Amino acid sequence: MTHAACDHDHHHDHALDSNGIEARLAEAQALCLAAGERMTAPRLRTLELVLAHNGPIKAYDLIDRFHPEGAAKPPTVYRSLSFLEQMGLIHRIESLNAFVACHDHTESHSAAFLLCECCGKSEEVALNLSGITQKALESDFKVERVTIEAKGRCKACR
Amino acid sequence: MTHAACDHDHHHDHALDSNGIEARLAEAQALCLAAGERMTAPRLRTLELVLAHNGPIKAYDLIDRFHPEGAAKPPTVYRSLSFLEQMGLIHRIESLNAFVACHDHTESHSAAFLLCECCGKSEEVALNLSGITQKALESDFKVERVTIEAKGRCKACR
DNA sequence: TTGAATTATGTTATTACATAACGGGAGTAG
DNA sequence: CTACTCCCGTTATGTAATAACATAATTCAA
Ligand SMILES: [Zn+2]
Ligand SMILES: [Zn+2]
Ligand SMILES: [Zn+2]
Ligand SMILES: [Zn+2]
Repeated sequence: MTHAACDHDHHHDHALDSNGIEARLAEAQALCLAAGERMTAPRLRTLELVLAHNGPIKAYDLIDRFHPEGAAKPPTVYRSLSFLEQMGLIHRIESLNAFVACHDHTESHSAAFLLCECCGKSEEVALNLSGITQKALESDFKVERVTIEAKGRCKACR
Repeated sequence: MTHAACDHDHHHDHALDSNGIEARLAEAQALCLAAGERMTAPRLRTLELVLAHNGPIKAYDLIDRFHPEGAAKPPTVYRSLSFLEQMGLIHRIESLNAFVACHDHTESHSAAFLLCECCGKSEEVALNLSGITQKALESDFKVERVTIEAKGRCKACR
């Protein structure tokens, strides 16, 4: 956590331990198998790094951490990120240029995020989109995807 | 309109004419005066370019168009954009890395946008934020700003 | 009216974010 | 085996945004 617009500590953590990560990776592999998609080594590695990070992580941080000895090439990571996003395993946070693991294991969620500007953590919340879909209806606009991102301060950082 | 994921024309236009732009610029100047802020030449020029463009426009397009004879320096435009955004005269569209003039002349609006992926236009809609604020409340999260952007197809591009 | 403080701009350089293009390798269906 | 598709590694480039510092304009109080 290298954020800090504040002085307090940011150890109010909910990071996955390595067992938790392994479990999530196994789930992801199963999901890909079921979908007829290939969970390749770079994709798996990218997902592992996203899961290991406690909050939204930047593409170039993934690039830096990709290999134990040195950085990956950008396309390697960006391609993996695109794939993982299509598979619903991660989300892109538009207002941060960052990526976060999907923590909504239920079906058909419309990802919305509470983004703490103090500690950098994100919370994914399930939201019904009635407001925006109603407006879209009124405008005869066909919605494909909705981005909802709220910035502020989390409970621990209040 | 250089968008086009489609073949139809995109002349379903609502661009401001030069009188309309002049009027909006005058409003903006009055607003700054009232707020004790300075509407300087680069800020006015930046706003003029945003208003003249029918839809979200990229920062570097503004940079290219800034001077009749040649491009501006990036900080000139980015600083102006920051100012205009703070004044509520424009909005940044996070999912496009672009900027659009604020078309909501009423008070206290929570900007949400319908973004056509076909013709590139945007519609600003007023939205009540009950859904996300309710979720934030449940998480004891203090919301500062909310980004809501829906992508899809507008009526004319269906 | 002068001069210090503040605010805004000009300028150079750099950092951060993302994709195009191409050649090659691994899986797969016939 | 062969053709096909998908994915990967690599080089290079394109695009978006800011750091840092010097200069200029404005404000305001002495
Ligand atoms: Zn926090
Ligand atoms: Zn904090
Ligand atoms: Zn359209
Ligand atoms: Zn169209």
